[in-house]
Amino acid sequence: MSYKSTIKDVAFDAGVSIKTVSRVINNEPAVAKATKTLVLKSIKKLQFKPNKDAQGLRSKKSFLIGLLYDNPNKYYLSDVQSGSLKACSETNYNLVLQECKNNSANLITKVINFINLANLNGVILTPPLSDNNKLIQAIETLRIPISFIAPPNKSFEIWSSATDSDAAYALTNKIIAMGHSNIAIIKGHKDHSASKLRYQGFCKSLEEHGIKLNPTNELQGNFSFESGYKLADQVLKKKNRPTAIFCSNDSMAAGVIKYCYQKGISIPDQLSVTGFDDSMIAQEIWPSISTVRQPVEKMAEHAAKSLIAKIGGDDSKQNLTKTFKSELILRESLGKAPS
Amino acid sequence: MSYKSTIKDVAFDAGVSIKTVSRVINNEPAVAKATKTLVLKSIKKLQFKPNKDAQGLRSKKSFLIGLLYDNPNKYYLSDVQSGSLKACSETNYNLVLQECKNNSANLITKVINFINLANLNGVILTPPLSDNNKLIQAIETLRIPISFIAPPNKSFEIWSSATDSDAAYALTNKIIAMGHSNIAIIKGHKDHSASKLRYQGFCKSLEEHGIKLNPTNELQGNFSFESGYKLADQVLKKKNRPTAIFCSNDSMAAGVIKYCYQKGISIPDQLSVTGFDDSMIAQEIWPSISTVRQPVEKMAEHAAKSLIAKIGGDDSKQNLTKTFKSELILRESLGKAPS
DNA sequence: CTGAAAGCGCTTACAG
DNA sequence: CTGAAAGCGCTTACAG
Repeated sequence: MSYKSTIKDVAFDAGVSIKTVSRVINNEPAVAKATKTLVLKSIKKLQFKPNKDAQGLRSKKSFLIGLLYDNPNKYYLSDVQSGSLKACSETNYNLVLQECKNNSANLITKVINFINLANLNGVILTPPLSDNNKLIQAIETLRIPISFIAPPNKSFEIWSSATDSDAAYALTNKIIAMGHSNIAIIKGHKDHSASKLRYQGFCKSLEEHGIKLNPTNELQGNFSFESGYKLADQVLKKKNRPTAIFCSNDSMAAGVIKYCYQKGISIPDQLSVTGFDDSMIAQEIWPSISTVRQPVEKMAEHAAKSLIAKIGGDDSKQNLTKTFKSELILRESLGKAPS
Repeated sequence: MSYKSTIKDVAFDAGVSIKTVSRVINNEPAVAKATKTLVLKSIKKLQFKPNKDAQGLRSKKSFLIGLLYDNPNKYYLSDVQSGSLKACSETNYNLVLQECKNNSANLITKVINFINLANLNGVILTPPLSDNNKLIQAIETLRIPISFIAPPNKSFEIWSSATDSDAAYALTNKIIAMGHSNIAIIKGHKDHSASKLRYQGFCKSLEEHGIKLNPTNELQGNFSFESGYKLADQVLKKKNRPTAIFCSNDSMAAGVIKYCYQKGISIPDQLSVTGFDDSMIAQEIWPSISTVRQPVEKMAEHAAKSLIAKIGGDDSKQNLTKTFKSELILRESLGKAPS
């Protein structure tokens, strides 16, 4: 590897002290303009990059933020990552990953150890970890900022949120507009706050249209393909079976679709199905799934950016909380109610 | 945050010098057993974790390895990550991610800058980056080890490889055993060496069975759903259309399946389709796709483990190269040839 | 088998 | 607006 220049080299080249170079690196105000220009020139000339370990050792900062997740959906994760990475690449910070099992007994120990060992300066929490109060409290004792990818919560300082309830409401309105009134819902995993919000939006739409939700049309899924398949079997065997099923994510919708193929139920002619998340399968399956797309990558970018701003103490220009609008994606799986 | 103990605290508690503690931390051999026990006890008692920045600053190591990828497939990426993370979590190392565009003009500059800035001690390269010779050469000038997730290559010291050719061969044998002889292939993205290997395995099987590949049955895809759909249109419109299509990945197989639905071609009765990768869609689509599963997570774990061993100079006990067997997954999309 | 000293490349705390 | 000194928590290089 080519020789790496240090702060000393720059100081010598610019004819100033290392402290002045340090001031320039850290954008401290008390530097004469001419001096700054001089130093900047030397930095460029010598291709100087501050050594992070040295900076970290002295200043107690690691310039590392953690992304904690319980692999909810690989597409979701990938988008969260891309967004976080994008925010990091504009700064000095790096992203470190940790997969966690939300329900494992040693979750908290493991997370705390990880944060301490890697000396993380802040963490991003994704669902369902962002709904796990015990975990949150444990991390808070470490006195590092937490950025939540989660519904708005006024007891949190930093969050990036989607509009799950509103989107579910809008999608359900669409279903009803197609003439459906006997509508079932397959709810999402109980540990995810998004499940509840999607359910609420769904119910709100029904209520406003004067449609009563039949209790046998309310099904508890867990976001898995298998749960969608199994619950389809349960609800479609009923005498007065629904003409539309609102699935709380795309995998469960895919499960319903598979069941229908096997039983010869034609989609959307005999049954309409909707999903949520706009994961890849929603596009690649046939019939393609009507669903909701959330700007996950943008949300994650905001989450990382806010976290870094907070760590740097420079959070004046950055809104630490933001809600991101969702988009309805209408595809083949939603059609008119059979007459 | 609770007080963090340092090497000094441990030394004082154990009644030895900090150098001896350092020896214990780093598993250096020249320590008396009794001393070691004593120190280990103090370490545990004080919950001492060595400060990485200090270690890094002095030893010039960052304990950071990079995972470079050109988001080929989100599922693939997620598995690679999980495996790498697993290997890291057993060590002092952390994983840092970087998404790269294999075809972007400034790829090399970007990667080199990233490695230097983050002070990475080694990198893992995934396809198609692991097939990009210019990039590889540029990284080599940095004198850090590279771990390849790629086909065996004797000019590389560290690699983790799948058996793309063998698996494609076995899958094609299976197709032929079902009575097919008019078989088309949709090839993968040209920049991926796996595409060529899968094609080779396919051809080898055909040859051994005395089947000649009709040139119009050889189609150039790019791993995308859209390319599968488009090429299905091209090849299935032919007069003497194939009874089976070997798709070089699952997304392209999904594209073929969608086309068939729309044209009323029944799978597998009128057409058999196979995929590659066993991505989630292979399971969740209907008909589910016969495909090849590669132990991507295990491969990535090996890749990271080998890289870390190499960095630590302790690569004696670790095989730096390994080939991982694939598994045939037979599902609904492959059936007997129509008579 | 063990330790005292020096120093990695920065930032902190202080002085002027 | 600028700098000299000290020190972060380790490992290196050396000595015994």
